[in-house]
This record gives sequence, structure tokens and C-alpha cells, in this order.
Amino acid sequence: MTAPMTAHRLNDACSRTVLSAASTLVKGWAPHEREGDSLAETGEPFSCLNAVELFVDLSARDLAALDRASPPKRFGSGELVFSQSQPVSALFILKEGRIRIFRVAEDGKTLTIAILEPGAVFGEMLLVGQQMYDNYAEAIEDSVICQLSAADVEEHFLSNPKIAVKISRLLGEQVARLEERLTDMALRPLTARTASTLLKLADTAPRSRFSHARAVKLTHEQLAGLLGATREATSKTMADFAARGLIRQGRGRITIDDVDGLRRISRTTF
Amino acid sequence: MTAPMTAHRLNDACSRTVLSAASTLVKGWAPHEREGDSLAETGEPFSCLNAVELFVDLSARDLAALDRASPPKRFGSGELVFSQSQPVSALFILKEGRIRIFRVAEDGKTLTIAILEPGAVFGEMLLVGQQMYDNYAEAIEDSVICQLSAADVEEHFLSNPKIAVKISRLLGEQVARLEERLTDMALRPLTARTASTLLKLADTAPRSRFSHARAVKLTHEQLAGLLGATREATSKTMADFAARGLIRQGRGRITIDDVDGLRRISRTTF
DNA sequence: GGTGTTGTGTGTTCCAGATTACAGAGCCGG
DNA sequence: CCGGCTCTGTAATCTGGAACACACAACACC
Repeated sequence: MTAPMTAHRLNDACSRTVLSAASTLVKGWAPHEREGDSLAETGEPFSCLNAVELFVDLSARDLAALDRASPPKRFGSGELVFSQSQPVSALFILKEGRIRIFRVAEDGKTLTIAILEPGAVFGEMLLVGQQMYDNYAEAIEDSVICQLSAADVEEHFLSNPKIAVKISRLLGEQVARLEERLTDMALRPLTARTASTLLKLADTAPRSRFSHARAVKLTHEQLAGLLGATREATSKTMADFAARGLIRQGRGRITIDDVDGLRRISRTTF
Repeated sequence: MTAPMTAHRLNDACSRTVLSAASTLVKGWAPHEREGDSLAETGEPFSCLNAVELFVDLSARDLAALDRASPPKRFGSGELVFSQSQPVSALFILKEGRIRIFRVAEDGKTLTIAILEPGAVFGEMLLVGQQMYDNYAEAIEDSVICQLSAADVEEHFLSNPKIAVKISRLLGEQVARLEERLTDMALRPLTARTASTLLKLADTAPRSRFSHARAVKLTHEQLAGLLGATREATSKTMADFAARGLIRQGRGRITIDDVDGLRRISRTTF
């Protein structure tokens, strides 16, 4: 089941039955219907919080305390982490897998706000009091996520100036990125937007060990969701890019070859 | 001179001569070419910082100190407060007038990010280190603005958890607003976007004393800049709204009559 | 090795909104 | 009160991309 399909279907059902609907999407097992759902497999400490830049200023004691308070949870591919009908006021840390944050219009069409890679921290609704925050989050791969409650965050972070500042900086960057994306959306044709989106994705993506070419693991449909365009239009531009030797394609995987070429196109207006 | 014209012209010149170009735009006097440019007219203390919600948690002493460090400056209508070639890493407080924050594409087209009313605090480039921050700010009325240097902000705010938290919350709200605007841009037709934009503007706008109708002080061109659409298309939808009795128009002024009607349209997809 | 199922390529039709090009209308200062 | 703005209305094209409709290819699971 593709991510967008999931979204549509869930949207239809979301007034009441999202959770159960989501449960049916889980591959073969339904973690949150079991009892002790936190996986205490590995005995390693700091299972979520270490290696996340945001937390480096926490004392070891605080870190340990927080970590105890945030057991990792699994989400199967296609499962919703939160939604309008299941708002969770918490801070999430993505440990494994990939998460798609998106919004849904009245007619069921969706726009992908972001696709998160491991290490990402998300959940601003914690800050804005969730009145206006109608984002959805869905796992697009089997994922592991830690959750910090609002109370924990309050206690450990907001009182800590260093971390509060770091949060402000992160949010500021997010604002800048969104503003840029907004103007791209408004003023740039699809081809240019596609090129610059690919570039942005590229430097989040893992570098291949051989060449310096980077591979982005997305289907055309997922990319279209990010671009605010249809799958067809996106496919067409991608085919064009491939013909020009800028990228190579493979089912659900795009390899960026000519970064400069794409950059040139991304600056194009017409 | 209209705001957009200004933007275009400045864009042409911005590689080197923005400041001088801007100066020529000033109505009849050029404040920043004079010597003592801070206006010490009124003897009132806290000339900028009082009445701004962000600062309520500051001690009177801090407030006074900050206030001394941030003399108000005038900007004539059409003048640039900052731009890419004149990046100012500071926090701004708008005391009087109105400021338009916008971005410019390669071809000179602009998208308005926000139109700020008195009391607004702006200047996130202070947080993001201004690499990626290529916004412009222009006065669209004669305005008075206070500026806090990065050092001052550092000293008084970021060390103060209460204020840091407040900043985070503001940024979080801004993120939510931008995400909403982005999806509107991507998924909604012009009429719906226009309606919802008018509504948003309406509740920032001053209420008239007679009816509960609110007046928005914008030209079609300015509104178009905010919508990411052409002036003509915007005019057409506005004429349509007026014909349906939702709004009334007057040169540079839009009166919202039927809030519910607009809200209905704003939820429309097709 | 079939047989669904999910990703991709393409073509055709259609339309919102950009573009271009004016014309009238309120408002300004001289 | 009159010319020159700046705003607003309207109409005639033009076009990027959406919508719809398939065909086919790769993979996944019997």
C-alpha cells in the first residue's frame, strides 16, 4: 500500500476510526494492541536520546532519566504516528525508519511537509498547543520512535537555556526553509521546483561509497507529494531529467548524477 | 510608488547599490543620512519595548537597559529596512507603520511573506545565522522601528528561560502558519486562498467602531503579492466577492462584511 | 512461472490562471 | 480645475499542469 493511498483511506475514516484503520495496515502484528509494547531487547542505555545533536548539553543524569521516560515504540510501514483525531502532545525522536509528515485538504489530496530520517526530532504541536496544528505523521517504513511527554520536556528542556536556544535555532531554520519552499511554490515552475527539491533531498541522503553520486529513496508519487504536483507531471519531468543525464532512475530510487546541472535548472524561472 | 514596483527596482539594483537606491525612495527626507537619527522627541521611557507581549517577563531594569540600547529609527514609505545586500543581524520591533517582508525570485517577481503591524517583532536571521535567510523588509508606510543587536538579545533574552520559551512558542506558531499557507498554495484554488487570506488579515485588522465589519488596508496588488497570484486574477476574485456581497471595496481598502460566507468559500476545493 | 500489486511511461483533453493590453476612475499636487 | 498618478475593471489569448485513461515493467508472493 502506497503512502498516499494510506493517507486517502485514513482521511476518509479519520473522524472516528483512525486507530483501528491504522492497525489493519500494520504488516503482520499490531504493537500497540499488545501489552508491554516498549522493546527492551538491547540492554544499551540512552537508546533514543544519544546521538541526537539537540541533547548534547544534557547532563548524563538527565539523559538517563529522560531515556527511561521514553520507551521506543515500533510503527509498521503505513501506520499513523499521530493525526488530527489522535493528537499526541509530545516530542518524538525518530530512531529507525522514515516518517512522512503531511497535511490533508478537504478533498483528500495531501501535501507532504517533510520526510524525516533517523535522528530527526519532531512534534511542534507541543509548542503551539495543537489548536492549529493539523499535521499527520505516518511511517513510510517500519520505524522506531521514542516519545517524550510534554511534562518531561517542560522539566528538562525549557528550563535549560542552552537547549531552549537550540530549539529556537532549529525552529528558526525551519521557518527559513518553509519560507523558501513557499516562494518556490508560488513563483517557480514545476521543473525548477523538482530540481531544487532533489538537491535538498540529496544532501540529506546517504552518499554512496563509490562515486559522490547520491541516491534518494523515493517513488515518483512520494516526490510528487513533496512538490505539490501530480504523479504524472513529476514522472514526466523526471524522465526529462534522466534523458538529459542529470539523474538515473530505478523503481523507488533516484540517483543524482549531475548536481550542477540540476542547480542550473533549479534557478530557472521559465 | 507601489510596494511591488519598489521591489522590482531594488532587485535590479541590489547587487551593489541598494542603500543608495533606497535612499532615493524616501519621501522628502533621508533619515539615515543625517547624524543623530534616533528620535528623542517624547521623553517617555521604554519607547519601543513596552506593550510588546514578548517582553513582559523582563525586569524593569533590563527593560530600561534594552530600551536605551535600541533607539527608534524612522523609515520612509518604500524604504528598505534590510535586504540581502544589507543584511542586518538584529531583532526589530515595529513601533509605528507597516512593514512588508518579502522574497524575490530571479525574474524579479516577489512573494510577500508577511505584512507586519505595530507591535510585531521580526528578524529571525538573528537565529539562523543569515546564510539561508534572503528576505527583504520594506516599509509600506512611514514607520518607526527599534533595533536590538545580536549581543543585546543574547545577553537579555536567550539566557532568560521564560523569554526563550516564549520565542520558541512564537516560532512554533509561525511554522504552523507557514505549513498551512504552503498547503493552501499547493492544493487550493485562488478563490479559496483569497477568502482565507482575507479572513486571516481581518482578525489582525482594526475593528471598525460601528459594525463588527473589519477593514483591511491593502491594495489588490499587495494582496496579490501575499497570495502568490497576479493583480488581475486577484481583482477578478475580489470583484466576484463584492458582487456576492461578501466584501465592499474602496481604493486600497477592503471591508469584510460576511465572514461566514468567506469561511465557506475558503473551505472550497474546486 | 503465473498472478496480483505497485511503480513508471505517455497521450489527450481541459481549465485556472498567467500574460498582455487597455480603459475608466478616484486622488494628488500644482 | 486640470494633467498625471496610482488603483481597479475587463477582455482576449496562451499555456503549464491537472484529470483521466491506459499500457507496460518490475517485483512480491503464492
